[in-house]
Amino acid sequence: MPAPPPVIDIETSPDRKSAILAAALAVFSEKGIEAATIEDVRQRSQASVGSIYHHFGTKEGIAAALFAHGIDDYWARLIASAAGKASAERTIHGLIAAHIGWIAEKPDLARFLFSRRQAVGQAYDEAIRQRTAAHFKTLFELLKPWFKQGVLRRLPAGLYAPLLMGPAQEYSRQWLGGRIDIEPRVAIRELSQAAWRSLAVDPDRRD
Amino acid sequence: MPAPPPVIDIETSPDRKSAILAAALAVFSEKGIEAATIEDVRQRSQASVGSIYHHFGTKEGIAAALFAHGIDDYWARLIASAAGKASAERTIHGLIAAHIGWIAEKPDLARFLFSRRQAVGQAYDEAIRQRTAAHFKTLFELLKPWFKQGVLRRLPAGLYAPLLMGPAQEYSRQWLGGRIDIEPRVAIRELSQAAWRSLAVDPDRRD
Amino acid sequence: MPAPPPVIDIETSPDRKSAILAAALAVFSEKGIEAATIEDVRQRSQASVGSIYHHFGTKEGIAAALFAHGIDDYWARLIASAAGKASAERTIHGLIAAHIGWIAEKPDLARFLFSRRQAVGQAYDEAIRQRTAAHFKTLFELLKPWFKQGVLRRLPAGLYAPLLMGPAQEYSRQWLGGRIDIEPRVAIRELSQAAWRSLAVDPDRRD
Amino acid sequence: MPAPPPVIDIETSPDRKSAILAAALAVFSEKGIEAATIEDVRQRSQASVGSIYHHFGTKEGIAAALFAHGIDDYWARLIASAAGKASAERTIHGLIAAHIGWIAEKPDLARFLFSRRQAVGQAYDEAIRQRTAAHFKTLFELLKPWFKQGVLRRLPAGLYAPLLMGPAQEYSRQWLGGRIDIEPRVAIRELSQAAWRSLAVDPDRRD
DNA sequence: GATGAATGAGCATTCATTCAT
DNA sequence: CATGAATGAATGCTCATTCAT
Repeated sequence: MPAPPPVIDIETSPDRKSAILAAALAVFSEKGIEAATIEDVRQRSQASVGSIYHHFGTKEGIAAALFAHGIDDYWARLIASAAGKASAERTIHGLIAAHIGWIAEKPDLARFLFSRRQAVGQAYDEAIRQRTAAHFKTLFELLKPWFKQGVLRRLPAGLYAPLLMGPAQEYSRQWLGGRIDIEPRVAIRELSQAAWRSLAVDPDRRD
Repeated sequence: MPAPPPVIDIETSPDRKSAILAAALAVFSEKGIEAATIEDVRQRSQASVGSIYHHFGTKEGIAAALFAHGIDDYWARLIASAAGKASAERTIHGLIAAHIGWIAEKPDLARFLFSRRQAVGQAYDEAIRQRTAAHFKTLFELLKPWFKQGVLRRLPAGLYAPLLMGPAQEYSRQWLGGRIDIEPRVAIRELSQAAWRSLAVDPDRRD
Repeated sequence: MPAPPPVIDIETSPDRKSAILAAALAVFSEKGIEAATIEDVRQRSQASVGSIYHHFGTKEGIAAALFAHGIDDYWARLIASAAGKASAERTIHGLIAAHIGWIAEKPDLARFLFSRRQAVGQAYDEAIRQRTAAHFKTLFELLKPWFKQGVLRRLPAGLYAPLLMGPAQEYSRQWLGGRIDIEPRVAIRELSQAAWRSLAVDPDRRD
Repeated sequence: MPAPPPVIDIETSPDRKSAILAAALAVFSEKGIEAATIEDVRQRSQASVGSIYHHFGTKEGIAAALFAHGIDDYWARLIASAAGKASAERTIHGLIAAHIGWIAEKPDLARFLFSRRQAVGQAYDEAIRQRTAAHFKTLFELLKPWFKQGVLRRLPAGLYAPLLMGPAQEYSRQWLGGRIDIEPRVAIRELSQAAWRSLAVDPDRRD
């Protein structure tokens, strides 16, 4: 007769830490970091205050952990979708689709990530900026060939991000705030076409 | 014998109220609405707590006053710059220029306006949304002729704002946060060209 | 007909601030600064937390205010009792009497003053040390003539305080802690005689 | 065949307990008992929280153990130095020398011992008092002969401790706090002479 | 004996807001 | 209108202690 399967305490074991993170994400997304209280997180996560502080040290610490995870997750998606495309147009389309798709899939994380950074604490700010810069550079490398081939326009470097992602970003903010009713699927189509038109040297040539 | 001219208390009167608003704007812009305290405003404005409450009732009240003023000021500029242009391209250029120009001129107000609305209080939120919508509609009327003439592309209505202003908005956020070093003048040129390309039916035709 | 005497609001007016100080003194003396809570002070003083913080800023701030007052009060008494005595012996007697007398009269303040300074906060520490040093110097000036006349022994400067006040201090600590039952009056007599014997060049010569 | 020698885990065993005590002493001496945290002790001792509690039960328990050890060590030194001296003067000198010498040798323990007892917990207080009283009585027995012989003055019993040890105690407090720069060696000489003068019936007679 | 995650009561402090003068 | 003392609910965080492994 086989031993009974070990009783798994689904309440506590499988990661207090991530339960806290999940709860914090929900709460932060709902009310904003500053307005969210540790008590909110505690109730939602079923953890004790002490436990929360044991793992994260500060409210800011929770936010920072969430931020790091969110940034990496978001950029991994962006970069994956841009890599290995056969044409510049498809690459651009992939980026817009990845951005909007990611936001639609993980609205809480998106809301948290794209709201205020001020509240995460300036200490973490620099780290975040560097992380973002590194990710952006990786992405930029993927686009480089198309610049060299004269398919994409040359612009002051700092303007690529606004041009490429600005519309999608603006759409996303409105969509996350419930202030727009256009479906992600539609937005992706239109916005990536527009991005292509504004970035391509010759938008009508498709190779 | 004529009544003596009213004694004007140059110290307090000439504008306690606007002194408070100015102080609040500075503080809100620096630390965000939530993190800013009435005490901060008091120190900067040289007014007393009581006086602040006399004029604005609540912290939210100050923010709301500032918001209303900011929105109207911003949109007035946008609409003025869009009105009476001879061509669609110039209209679009005017809008981008107005947006970026305004932000460069009033960075504090811009920072305040374009950060979180969450914190102003949901009560005011609806009012703000309606105000914005009304302004936007006015602007849209100005563009209508170009749509009818087939100069500008037809898109789902909700996407015009992201397409038109998204890049400028994204640029502005970065510029306000000191995360980009491209000059407003340059940004205006490039971004308005890009906006034109993405919105015009035939970007190369200029009339 | 004389104006009616102003109504004195004995509850609030006559000095919230000193009510708080008095309460804090009692509480600090009873449980020590660290163990005492703001809540204790609040209950005893009938003030609100906010009011306490409005006046003192920090728990440490209350302790510092109390400390400054205590030190000055104590030293004023010491110096007054040492001034203008006709002989060295009487001067010394006056000092011991003043020390023990003060402690017997204001045991709470004494307990507070002579317990731990660590807890007042290192920021204030230096200020306290300087204040004490200044007072001590004043006192020392009063004793100078007797040194010059060869009535009092010459010793390394730092040892006068221990020799003069050490026994009284030790007695006081025990008395304040309820660990000794000898009356202040008796202690003063014996300890000042002993101090005289240990400091006088010729204890039997009285002039 | 003899049992193999027990494996001694030189890392942990040989004295977790005393490592904890040593760490606690350092920490208590530095910040005071109340301000010191178990976490401080844990870091310094390289032990785990659980281990600390396993050995001492409570924070108070650590303090009590340290206290008991300190008191016994201190008094053993005092009594050893007072025993078997040939004259009253030498006995008194021995006591002062022992007190100051001990403090100079074990400043941490001294700081801990002579600071606040309040914080050790009233439960232990009585025990400590009794222990001290017993030690003091032992010491007193050693001095008795000199009282009977009329070499030392008769005083109210409670005043012997202040007179004998008060100056040394005061000196010690200042020395431990870094507030005096006179060397222990010098202090011993001067303070024991003074003690002799204040306690001897005829200070000039030396036998 | 050792470990460290978990607990939760307790605390100092902040801050929007009120109100008597 | 102005002033600033007073209020007290709310919050982030600490820390001694417990306990399953």
